Amino acid sequence: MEEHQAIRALSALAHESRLRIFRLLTRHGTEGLAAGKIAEQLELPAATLSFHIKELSNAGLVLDRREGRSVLYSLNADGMQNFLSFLLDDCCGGQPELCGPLYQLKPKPRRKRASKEA
Amino acid sequence: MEEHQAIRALSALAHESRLRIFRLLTRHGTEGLAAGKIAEQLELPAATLSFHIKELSNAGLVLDRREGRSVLYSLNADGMQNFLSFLLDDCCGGQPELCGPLYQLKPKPRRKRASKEA
DNA sequence: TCCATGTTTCCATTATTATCGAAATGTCGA
DNA sequence: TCGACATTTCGATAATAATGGAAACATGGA
Repeated sequence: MEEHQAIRALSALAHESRLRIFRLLTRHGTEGLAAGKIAEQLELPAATLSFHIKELSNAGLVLDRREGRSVLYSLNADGMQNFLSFLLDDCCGGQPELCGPLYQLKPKPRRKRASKEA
Repeated sequence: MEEHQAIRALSALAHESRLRIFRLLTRHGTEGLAAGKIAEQLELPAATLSFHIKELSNAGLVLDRREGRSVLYSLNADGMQNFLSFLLDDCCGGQPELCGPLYQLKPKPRRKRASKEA
């Protein structure tokens, strides 16, 4: 994951509504949750929800799929791992003591996919 | 770490210059680096550097100390750990598979300090 | 085809954040 | 105390992000 994409992910999560969306999706696995349900639970107007979830989507943190009239959103495990790896590489690579108990797991090198990178 | 503080940390890192400051500090341990040196290395005007580094400081991610005429900045290990814990709690707590190899380390509960929480 | 339902796009408005020169503040040495 | 140096604050301006109603688009059922 390159810097630019990491910044998108950080920005995406750096907003109250979006962090809530993220946390909500965290509890709904690969099945995910319909846009309408998310909007309902978080009491957001449809247009606002749509705007924010697109932000998360562009950042590579959520996936969407249509199912009937609904669009279901779920977390993107690959995206999350890339993002977390990026952060941890910096912290634990440069100053392992920053990561405390997270230290042990950092030997894993950042993986590179064939071409999919946007 | 509560949501509000986590959002500050995410916002703080979600900016090209600030992410670079962070990464630079990562390579300078507890000794840290003077404001002027950071500005020089990143080619930022002093006022701009000062603005951004305050953002990181408010987010609890960096520490500052004066030494002679200089102000030295370094990463705040406590702040980083709280921040990373917050993120990992959500991901690995809700959907462990998101964290992949990071999974193992999550049994650790979020620690709570006596009163320092802002 | 027509309608109800679910979602997204458009777009105007408002709010927040970034930029950086100039002035102010703090520190040291002479 | 003065002057050089290091950094921060001020303040005006520019750039970017958020909000949400209304209109457009997509889907499925009758």
